[in-house]
Amino acid sequence: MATGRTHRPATRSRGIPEATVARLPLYLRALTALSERSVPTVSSEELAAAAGVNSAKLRKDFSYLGSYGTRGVGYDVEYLVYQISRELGLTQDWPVVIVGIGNLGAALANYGGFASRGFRVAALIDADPAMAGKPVAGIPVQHTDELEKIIDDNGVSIGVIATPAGAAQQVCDRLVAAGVTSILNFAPTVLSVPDGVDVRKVDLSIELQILAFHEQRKAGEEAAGEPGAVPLAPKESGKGPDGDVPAVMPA
Amino acid sequence: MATGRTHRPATRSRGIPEATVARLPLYLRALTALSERSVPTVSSEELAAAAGVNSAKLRKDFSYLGSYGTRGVGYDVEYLVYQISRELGLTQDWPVVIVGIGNLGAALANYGGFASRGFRVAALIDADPAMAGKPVAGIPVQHTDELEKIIDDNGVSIGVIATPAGAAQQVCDRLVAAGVTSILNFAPTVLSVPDGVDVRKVDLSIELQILAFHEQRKAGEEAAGEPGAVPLAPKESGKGPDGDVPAVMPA
DNA sequence: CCATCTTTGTGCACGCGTTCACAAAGACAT
DNA sequence: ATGTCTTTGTGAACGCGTGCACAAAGATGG
Repeated sequence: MATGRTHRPATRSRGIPEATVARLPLYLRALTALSERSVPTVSSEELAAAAGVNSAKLRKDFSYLGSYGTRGVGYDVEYLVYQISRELGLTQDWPVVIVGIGNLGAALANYGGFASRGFRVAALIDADPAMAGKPVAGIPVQHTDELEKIIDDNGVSIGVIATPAGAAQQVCDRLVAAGVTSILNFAPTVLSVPDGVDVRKVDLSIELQILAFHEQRKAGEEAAGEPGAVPLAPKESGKGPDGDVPAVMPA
Repeated sequence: MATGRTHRPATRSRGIPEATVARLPLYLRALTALSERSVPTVSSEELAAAAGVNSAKLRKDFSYLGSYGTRGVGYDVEYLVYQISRELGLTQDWPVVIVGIGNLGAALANYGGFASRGFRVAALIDADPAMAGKPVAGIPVQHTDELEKIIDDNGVSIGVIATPAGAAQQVCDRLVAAGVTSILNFAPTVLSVPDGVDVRKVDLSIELQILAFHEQRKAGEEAAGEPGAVPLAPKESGKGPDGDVPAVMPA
């Protein structure tokens, strides 16, 4: 079992709180939409509504970046787009590799949201020799054997894992060994990585389970789960719907 | 523009903190794996390691569910699997519809993690008439016109939106009107929904942007973004890598 | 039945994130 | 210039989540 660092102290990078960083892409998206409509300025109130957050939170978030607004007027859309892009590092080009070109991998390869924000799919990699050479989203799939070379040649530092759970850790290890320092993991596994490597995990099943939890709550305790299963079953009570919290987390 | 409730007070459902709910699926996965290996009991330490969390946190999380452990021994795997499943509402069957059968929708339809946890893909829906009848993952795609009927006939309360951004709000409105009260949104849009409807958002592009932020940080301020773009540029300083926080959020 | 050893369950303190509420800053009209 | 009006930027309070550290609970062996 490959044991390694997994937790993260959630150290604040620079002065920008992590929670803020996680919202910046949200603001950026809203701002980009405004920019395309040639809207010159927005108030924190308007932008907050568009991004689906509280305006006070938005202002505080922006305050971490600097004083980019004009009192009595609002924020200059173009300027803010640039500032946030720069802060997020989107003014540069990020070559990305996607490993595991199954349904999900193919979907990711075809996903338009990447290219539009400075991400470039440098290569698609799959362990199935039959896939090799076959173009997906206009990019020929390469075999896993080439992984290290691809990473090296393209200076890839961000890898996306869309393999089955069983292969994920192994792929992860190879990516890291080859120099990748950021991983977006779609496989339902906890990845162990050395310090200095960031892992973000997206788990579809988990998201649904969280929804199910709230759904069950909303349905009330009418039929409170089918009985006659396991004995013992202390505690049971209360109610009250709603509530939400993320399920995508570090490491 | 369909305006509606978007925020959520993050009210604590019952006594279980949202952060805990978000981790339960994680524990469940680890426990299921142990169960398959016929491991009878686990200590909080072992399970925490398997789930990638702190053992104290895990114990506190479980304490919200009840006192299901035995001091000096640990937790009974089977029993805990059942308790968590029940708490998450996975002991019942959740019919789910997926709207938008593009690459991503197809990937979701094929995703095995659903069926294994009480979720059943009741129908696949797409706006393209050419898709109608075509089987994806063994399920024939149905046209959007049938949406309301499908929701109603199958008693669907959870919907997955995998359409392009432009269609998302419209689809969302129809799902909600038809009776869906939980939505998993993959479209890069902020959805407006009435009170009582839960929305969880998964945004691939956002995840990558957050990684890019940290990556940029790790790369140091060597080449601190290409200059010569926008004027003005107050503040600039510090450094320090690492840090992580989720980007999947309510509404 | 008692001693010892393991592991849970939790009281407590700390820090991050959110929100309120308002003073400061600037635009704009007169 | 001066006053009014709008909107930002932030100080401060609060609440949630995390992690420490330990007492209580039970298993196990003699």
